[in-house]
Amino acid sequence: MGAMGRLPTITEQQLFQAAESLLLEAGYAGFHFKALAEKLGVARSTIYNYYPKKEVLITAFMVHQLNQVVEKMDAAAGEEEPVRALIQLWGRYANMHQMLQVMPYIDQEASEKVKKNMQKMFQLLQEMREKIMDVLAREQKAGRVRSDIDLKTMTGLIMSTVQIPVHHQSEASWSKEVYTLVSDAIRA
Amino acid sequence: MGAMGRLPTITEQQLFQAAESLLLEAGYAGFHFKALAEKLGVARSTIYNYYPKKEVLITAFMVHQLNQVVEKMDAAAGEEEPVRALIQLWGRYANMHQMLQVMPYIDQEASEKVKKNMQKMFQLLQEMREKIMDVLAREQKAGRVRSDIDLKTMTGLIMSTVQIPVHHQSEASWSKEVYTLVSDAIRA
Amino acid sequence: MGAMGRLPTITEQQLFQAAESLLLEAGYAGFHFKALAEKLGVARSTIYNYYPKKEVLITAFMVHQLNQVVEKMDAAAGEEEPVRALIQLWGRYANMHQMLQVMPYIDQEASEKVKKNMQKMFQLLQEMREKIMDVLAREQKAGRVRSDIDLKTMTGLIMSTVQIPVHHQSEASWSKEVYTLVSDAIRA
Amino acid sequence: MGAMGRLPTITEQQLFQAAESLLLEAGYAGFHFKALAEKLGVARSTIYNYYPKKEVLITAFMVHQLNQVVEKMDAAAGEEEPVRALIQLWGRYANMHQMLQVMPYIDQEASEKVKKNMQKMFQLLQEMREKIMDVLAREQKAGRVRSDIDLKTMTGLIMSTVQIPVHHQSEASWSKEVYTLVSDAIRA
DNA sequence: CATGAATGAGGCTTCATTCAT
DNA sequence: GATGAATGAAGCCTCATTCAT
Repeated sequence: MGAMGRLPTITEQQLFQAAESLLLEAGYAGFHFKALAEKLGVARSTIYNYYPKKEVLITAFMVHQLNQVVEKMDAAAGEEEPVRALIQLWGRYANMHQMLQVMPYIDQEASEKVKKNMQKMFQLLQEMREKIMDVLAREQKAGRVRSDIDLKTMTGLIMSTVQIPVHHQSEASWSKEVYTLVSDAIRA
Repeated sequence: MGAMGRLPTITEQQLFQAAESLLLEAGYAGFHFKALAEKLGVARSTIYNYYPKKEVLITAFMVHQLNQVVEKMDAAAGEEEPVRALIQLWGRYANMHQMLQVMPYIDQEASEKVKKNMQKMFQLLQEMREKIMDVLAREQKAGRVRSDIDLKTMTGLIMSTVQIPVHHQSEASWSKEVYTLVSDAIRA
Repeated sequence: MGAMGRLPTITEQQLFQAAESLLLEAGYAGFHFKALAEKLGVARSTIYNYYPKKEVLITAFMVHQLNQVVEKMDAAAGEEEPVRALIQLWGRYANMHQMLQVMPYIDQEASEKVKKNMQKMFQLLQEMREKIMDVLAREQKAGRVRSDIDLKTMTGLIMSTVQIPVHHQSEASWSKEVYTLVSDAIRA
Repeated sequence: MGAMGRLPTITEQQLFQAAESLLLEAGYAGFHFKALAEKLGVARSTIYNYYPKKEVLITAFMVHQLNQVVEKMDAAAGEEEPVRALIQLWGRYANMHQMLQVMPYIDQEASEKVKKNMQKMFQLLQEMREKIMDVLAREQKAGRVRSDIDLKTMTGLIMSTVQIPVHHQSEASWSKEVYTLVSDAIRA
């Protein structure tokens, strides 16, 4: 009654994909291995063969996501109009920010590995922030960005725009409008 | 016409205050009546005499908070420089936004009361959004706010600034700088 | 907001009446002082001024009920056709039997008083049984009741008829038909 | 195609058996998974792997029991002296009736499954009643059962005899005596 | 490895009962 | 006495995690 062989080896790909959609659907509180296993079509205990602890899985997944974004930021920072490129990037990763919200709820003490992953995450976030700040500093030096406001505040503004809801318009027009606003805000 | 039963040991004030700090410390996942009771120095079951369900308490508390903010927004909207006043308000209620993040995790089906509270919250949030939009529209008509950008996007920008971290500076300088940026962004 | 004086002194009458209806509605499992207090329109704690324990109240009430029935049985036993009279009595006290069902669930150890009440109940039930048996014995001696069957079994039959549902007919026709059956069953 | 996970330590048989004895000992009010688990020598939570709610287990068990009885009734109804056979059946399932007493205390709203099980139970009880009525009707047509009494009342009498206590005698003599009484009651 | 079963820890709730006014 | 508030004990239930196959 039901499948009985055990072919369905799962890949990290599938795991992370399932984790993402579950995290977005249910948030941290609703993120259970039970639901995850169902999404993947495997037994709950199978997941333990890959990740020994819920927190390890979640944080590993987040590190993975952040890594991806940071990589793309490097490309964006090198473009002609880096601020525009960054905001476009934000439009594409709107979910990510939502996911990061769960960070404060994760029990760091769950295991060594968790602690390491969390540190890595903070480091990556810091890196993101710095990349933005670097871009702004560069643009400031070139006279294209104002100097009367703390760089940190402007960085905060840019990072916060990720929160502006996308859904009343297309992603493209969202980033176009938001960029217009931001560039006027920070222009020298 | 005097008191007749035992005198209450905790006030709703205290309850809401404890709820707020717990919610901020621990997030929704870590919000237990157990922890709350400890914070208040009463038995867990005592809280059930006031609120029959965790969700009811949390949502009631949030409605309370939102109500307060909405009230203050009315005053802010009537001031000389309403946008500045609004952003100052944001600075003072930075926590609130963080609290609202937990909304998606609340089980609406927990009870009728919860559903009602949630509806009230959505309504209040909508009201907030509209108050901002009204201010912007008024300023636009007076020629002080640009017309080439969707009002909704600008509203989104203002609401999102609540996310810009306050803690690397004083609240006053935070709101001053943020206001400078925002006003340059939306100026006609 | 709500009555505030404390006039509503309650009588044992009212208490027992409320207890009966609650017991029938909700059974022992659903018999809570909370519900009882609501029925009576007093505070929960008020009941404790009369009965110090749930079990004491329930058992006291049952003793009261049983006493009433036993009294009426004496009258019935003295009538022309005592078996018919008894069965008519049964029809009128159909509820009582339902109430007795809860006896096994009562925690005898709850208090001394409870133990005493329970003993009294058993004694009264025994008395009932004996009264029926006496009647049957008397009738047997008079040649109106068969002697090939153990008196206890016939007594059991009569006591069990209380279970035959009344609601598909009137109480009067119920007792008439049941009496016909019983009298044919036990006739000499 | 062999077993793959751990082998179950308890069978449904054992579960139902334990449930029965607990239900009889403690009644509905005293029926806890805690006590049940102790009886079975497993952890409380283990039972939740089989039945997600107390009410589901109890009702599932009762359906099971009723099914068994109904099946046996078919055999009994086909015998030479069906009424005698039925009453013998009663003797063997004396407990069942006691168990059915708890029905009114079950919270139907506990879950969909509970509701379904309850409906099934009512249906089975109805079926039982009808099988008896059919037998009586058949016997009536054959002139062996009286026609001056409503079939329903006689059916009620037979069903109620289950209440006559067995313990002052052997089961065999119980059913013999009871049958004598009943057959005389209903004889044409 | 994959699985299904078992478990323990921890949070949720509901009363009976006690307190203080 | 009557009350409303506070409490503790007890049962419910849900996972994350571990075990045995």
